[in-house]
Amino acid sequence: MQYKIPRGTFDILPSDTWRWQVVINAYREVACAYGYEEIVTPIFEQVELFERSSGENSDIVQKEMYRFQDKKERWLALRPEGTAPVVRSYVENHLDAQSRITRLFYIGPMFRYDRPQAGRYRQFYQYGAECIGSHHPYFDAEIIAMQSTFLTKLGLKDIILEINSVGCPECSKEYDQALSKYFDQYKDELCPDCQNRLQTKPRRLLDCKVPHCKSLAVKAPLLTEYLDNDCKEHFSQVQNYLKMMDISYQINPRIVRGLDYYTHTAFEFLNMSLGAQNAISGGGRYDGLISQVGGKDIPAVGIAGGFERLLLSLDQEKISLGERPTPIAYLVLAGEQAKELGIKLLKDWRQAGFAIAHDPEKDSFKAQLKAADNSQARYALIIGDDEITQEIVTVKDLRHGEQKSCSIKDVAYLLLQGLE
RNA sequence: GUGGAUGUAGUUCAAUUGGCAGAGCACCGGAUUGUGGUUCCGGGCGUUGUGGGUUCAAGUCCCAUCUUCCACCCCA
Repeated sequence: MQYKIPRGTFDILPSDTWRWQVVINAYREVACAYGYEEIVTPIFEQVELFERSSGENSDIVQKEMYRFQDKKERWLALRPEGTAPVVRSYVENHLDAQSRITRLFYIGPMFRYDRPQAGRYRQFYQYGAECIGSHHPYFDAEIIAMQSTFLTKLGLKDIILEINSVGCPECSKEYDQALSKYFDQYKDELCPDCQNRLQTKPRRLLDCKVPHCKSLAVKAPLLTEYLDNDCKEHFSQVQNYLKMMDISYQINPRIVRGLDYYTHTAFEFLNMSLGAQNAISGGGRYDGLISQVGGKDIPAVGIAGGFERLLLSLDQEKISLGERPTPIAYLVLAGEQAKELGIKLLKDWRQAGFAIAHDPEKDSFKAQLKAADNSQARYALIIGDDEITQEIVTVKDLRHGEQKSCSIKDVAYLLLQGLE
């Protein structure tokens, strides 16, 4: 029986893991610079947490969540997103009592049952950040700035930032009614999907891709016209801060968030060269969420992004992340005595932190050097009868071929300094 | 969930109207038993994704199924 990886999942192989490390480390660094600290939460949570936060009618909850019952028949779900668990932990551990503003970030796998496609998987890896504790527009801008710094640091250029305000629940409600009213007059012209959306989420009509729906959407009322004064003021303040930070953006009144908990600012970072799955990160403010899941009435703003699409973008823009790490040296052993001493030295060197490759199954000198070449090691450390009698090691630079004798205790020094 | 493509050696790809399943790269071994990268020589019985069917004969035709990809949908 040949076992196969489950649909929509993928292995990250050694040829690629280092690239993931680079990107993940870069994110940790940027988050740290902005004062965010890492939080790790479980991969599964109570189903209700997601139902309550994302919204019972959201697609995520309705059809994409992996649910299961444990032996005590508790309903659990593999987390489909990261914000709800972080907020749950924040409330449960009373993090609000420790400081007024709590800055958190996370990295880890998320799960959604969806039809796989490039840049879309059933188990995918997300990073995200949440700034909890203030309604101040500065924090909206800060979290956007952090993402911008991250993408810039990786070297991505083909990125667009789109922002919008989805208002507070009050103006939001008013707007939805206006929108329904507008589209209702064209009810029969809408595509089946949109007829559905008209009932459940009128805002989704705004980004339908069917040409006729699109043309109807052009004249639809915009949320910006329905924002109350506070919401308008907040949105313009966010923009001011973005300008102060020299971050360019476009306002896209059609940005809609898929999850119910968003209020005020909503934004997306897009890479236009990516095809349909082109949103590499997105987020927004969620002032009502914390109280919704049982905490105090504390405002917050957050962002989440996917590593798969990020790596696709890097490929697309041909941005190198460096090179796959290779051993610094390969140990070549000839003769019984050398083998005995060599194995001991190998362990010592490795213990000292040097990445040294060796293969005891390669017998001939030639095969060992060939393996050394193949391993991409910088040096070959050669020990044979000659070296044993003189108590030395021959160090050969595999790039140029020059070699040098050196006493056993100086090998480590030579590996650090080079042959010169 | 909907529509359309795809699947042959580790990998990239070949295989005329159905007629013995092949090549480049990679990999392994060798070319006077302590010197690799170049060169030369040698090395592949692969459940042609899987299961059925048609046929004397199926990688090739038919059906089913799975995977991946593209778009929709959704989302980060």
